[in-house]
Amino acid sequence: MSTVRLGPTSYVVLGSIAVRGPSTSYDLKRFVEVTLGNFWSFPHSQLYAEPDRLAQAGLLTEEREAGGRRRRTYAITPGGREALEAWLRDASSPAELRDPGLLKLFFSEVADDDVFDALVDEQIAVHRDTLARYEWLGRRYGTRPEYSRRVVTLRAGLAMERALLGFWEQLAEESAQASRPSESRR
Amino acid sequence: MSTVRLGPTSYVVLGSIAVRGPSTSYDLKRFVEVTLGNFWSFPHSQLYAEPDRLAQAGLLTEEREAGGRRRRTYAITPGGREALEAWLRDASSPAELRDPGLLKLFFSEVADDDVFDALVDEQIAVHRDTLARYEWLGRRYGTRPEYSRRVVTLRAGLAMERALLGFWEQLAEESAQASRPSESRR
DNA sequence: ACCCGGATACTCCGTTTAGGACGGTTGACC
DNA sequence: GGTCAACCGTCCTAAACGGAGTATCCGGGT
Repeated sequence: MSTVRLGPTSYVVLGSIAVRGPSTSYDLKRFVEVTLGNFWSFPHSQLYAEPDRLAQAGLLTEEREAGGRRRRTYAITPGGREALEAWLRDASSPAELRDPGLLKLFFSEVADDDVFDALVDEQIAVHRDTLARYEWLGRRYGTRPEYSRRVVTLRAGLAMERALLGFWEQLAEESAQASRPSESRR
Repeated sequence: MSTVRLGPTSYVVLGSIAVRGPSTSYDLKRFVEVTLGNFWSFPHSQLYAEPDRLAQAGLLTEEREAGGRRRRTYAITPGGREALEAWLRDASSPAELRDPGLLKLFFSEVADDDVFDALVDEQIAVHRDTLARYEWLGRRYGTRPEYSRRVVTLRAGLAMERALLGFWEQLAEESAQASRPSESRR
C-alpha cells in the first residue's frame, strides 16, 4: 500500500468500479465508451494499466482467472471508496476543451472565404450528428430512474451541443448575409 | 527538410506565427495564453520545442540572437503557409472535452447529498467566473474589426459557458425543490 | 469431433506530451 | 555597481497515447 499518485484517470477507474460493481478491464472499456467517453476521453489501454496500479496501492482487489483469457476482475476496497469520496469533495480543476473546429476558425483569416464556408458547413454537420446521438441516448436511457445521476450528465452534453450548433449556424447565416448584401441591406 | 509529423500543436504554432508575424517562443506563449488557450490548452514548453521541429522541416525560419537570452525568432515560410492552408481545408477530428465537474457529477451517486450540493455550488461559481472573464474579453476586444475572425471564437466560448451555467443552475434548482417537498408535494 | 475464419478480448511497448523545477538574464531602483 | 524581482528559456521524469500484435472464442462446415 505505497502511496501512489492519483490522477483523473485513477478516479475514472475507481468510480466506474464503484458504480458498476466488480469489473474486468474490458467491462470498463465498454462502459466508459458510451458514457464517460463523451466528456472525458482517453485511450482504452489505460484501462488495463491503471487498475493494476490501483490494486498495488490497495484501492482495488484483483482476482485473475486461472485459465482461458486470464481475465482480471477488479473490485473496490474500503480504501478505494474512501479515496473516491475524498476526491468528490475536493475542489475541481478547470475544464478543458479541445476543439479543432474552433482552432481552424481562429486561423481561418489566412485562407480564402471558401475554406471558411466549408469549415462552417462541416461543423454544423458534426454538431447535428452529435446532438442526434445524444437525443437518441436520452430517449433510450433518460427515463430510467436507477441511472438518474449518471444520465443527468447527458443533459449537459445536450446543452453544450445545442449551444455550439447555434453558434455555427449563426456564423453560416452571417456569412450568407455578407455575400448577398443586395436585398436585405440597403 | 525531412517529412515531420504535424499534429494540432504544429498548427497552433504555424497559425499563430502566420497571424502575428515573426515571433519568439515567448511571444507565442503570451499570445496563446489569452486567446487559443481558452479552447486548446497545452504546456508552454511545447512552444519552445515545436517551432524548432518546424524549422528543421523548413516550415519556419529561425534566427537566433548572438548573446544574452539567445532568443530565437521564427517566421513562416511559403511551405509553412501551404501546410497551414492544407490543414484548414482538411476534415476536422472530433472535439474533446475534459470536465472534472461532469466527471464528479457522474459518480456523485456514491456519496452523500451534501457532496452533490457542494459540487453544484462550486461549478456554478466556476462557470460564472469564466463567463465574466469572457464578457470582459468581449468588451475589450470584441469591437475591433481587425481581429474579427479571431474574436468570433469568443462567441463560441460565451455560448458554451452560458449553456453549462444554465445546466448547473437548473440542477441546483431541482435539488432545492427535492429537499423541501412540503409545499409542492403530498 | 475437428478445423477454420472472423469477431472479440486483451496486452505491450515505443513515442509523445505534460507541466513543473530550475537556472540564467534583465532592467528598475536604490 | 549592487540588489532584487520579474522575466525568459530549457530540461527532465512521470504519465498518457494509441496502435500493433497476440490470444481466445464462437459459429459453421466437413
